[in-house]
Amino acid sequence: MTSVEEPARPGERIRDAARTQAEILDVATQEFARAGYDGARVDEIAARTRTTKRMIYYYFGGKEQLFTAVLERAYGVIREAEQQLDVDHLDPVAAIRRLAELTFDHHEQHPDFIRLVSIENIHEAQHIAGSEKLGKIGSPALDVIRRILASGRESGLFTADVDAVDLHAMISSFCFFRVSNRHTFGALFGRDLLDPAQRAHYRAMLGDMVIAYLTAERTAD
Amino acid sequence: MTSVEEPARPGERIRDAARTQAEILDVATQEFARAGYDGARVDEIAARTRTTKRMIYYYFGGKEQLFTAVLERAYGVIREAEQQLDVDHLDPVAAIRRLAELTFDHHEQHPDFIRLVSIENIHEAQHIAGSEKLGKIGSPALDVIRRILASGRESGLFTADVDAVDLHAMISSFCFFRVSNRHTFGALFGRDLLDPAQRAHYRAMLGDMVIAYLTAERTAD
DNA sequence: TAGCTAACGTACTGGTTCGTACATTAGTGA
DNA sequence: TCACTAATGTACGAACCAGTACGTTAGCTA
Repeated sequence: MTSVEEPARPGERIRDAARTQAEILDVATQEFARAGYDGARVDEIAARTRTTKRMIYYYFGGKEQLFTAVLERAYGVIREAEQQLDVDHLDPVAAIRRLAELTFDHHEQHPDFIRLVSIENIHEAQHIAGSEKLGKIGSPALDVIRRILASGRESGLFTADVDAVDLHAMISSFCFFRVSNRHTFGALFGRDLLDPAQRAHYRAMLGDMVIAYLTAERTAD
Repeated sequence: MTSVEEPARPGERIRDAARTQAEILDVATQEFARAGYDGARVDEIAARTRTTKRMIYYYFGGKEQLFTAVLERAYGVIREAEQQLDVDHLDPVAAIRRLAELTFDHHEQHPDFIRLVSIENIHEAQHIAGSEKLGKIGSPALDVIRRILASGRESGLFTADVDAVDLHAMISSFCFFRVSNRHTFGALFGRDLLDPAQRAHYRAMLGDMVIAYLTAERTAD
């Protein structure tokens, strides 16, 4: 998620609008993910940037719009990752398992994104609703799921009546919960869902669950 | 979750410590669930109570402790509901399905609780960690799952190596996600996971998924 | 019924925090 | 090279908000 790594080399030009904006977004992402929308401090974001608070308002207008911009970029990263999905060469069962594993990996690798989405849900997705970009972002993963499901149905491997959005919800719920509820789950049940030693176990469990669901004979709906 | 409904009948006695505390907890639950920890306003909680802000500090000490008290009571409600679980008379498959459905129903009926848990996760479960009550609350549901799994294993219906906590995580993740991520999911995919018309569909889907997982032949671990 | 204490109310404060008015400089195009 | 604008910095204000000092009263008990 980090877009700015270059140290400010002294001789270099000082004014760089694009870099300043990217740096603000980087720090804002961390700060909002850390503390939530209301817990985040604009002054804190500014302090951890090479620029000042004035620039945040200059480029983004305000805290609310900054949070929306953070969300837009975070969802953009997801969409890009999903566009890299390439499972069409696999048979349907392997393809679905692979897709589930990539979702699993991606959620694990982007805990800040998970936190931002949780925070946005607390605010009833009002920033997404107010964003032009996010309204029509779509989901490449959904198209992939549709293709796999269709081919799995054709070959008679999968149950016929499974919907792509539903399957996406099923996969996401497990991957999301594992990260989002890590702390309360760990405190209450004494088990760290992100324990590296358990990672392969949960990754296989997710795949097994999805495949079992898709290949089981269904009772009457 | 609401403990106080009686309108303040004018002739009645004015001082009632227990009622005042319960009323503060009721309103605080709503306010914290509405706006998150940092978004919640102590003044707002006081205003929507028949008492004043002074009483919040008198009884609870501060905003942080009030939130902890809210969490303690909310988890207490869950625990009580779980203690009512009675599925031992069912065969293992029906029992697991019933347990999943009851979890599904309970999550749907307590969106405020889901929001509080999401909020607590943003704060890395620090209030649970600091609470004597919540540390050792346990989970009656886990014992039920353990019993069902054991009997299902004995009769050869279930896969042998499934852990109770893992199964609880699987069921909870779907039920929790459906409520916690309703807004972002709806905004991005145009589907309301809480649409009453879809309720039976998702309820059955959860049961089918869990049963399929438990009764499928497992690939090598 | 006197007095004692738990329960409650009012009014305020000190620090915090979003946002902005005003000043300044870098870089660019004529 | 000169002026113009995008980009940046400083200092401040006004509102908000958690928490408290101080005062009051209800209801119980001796």
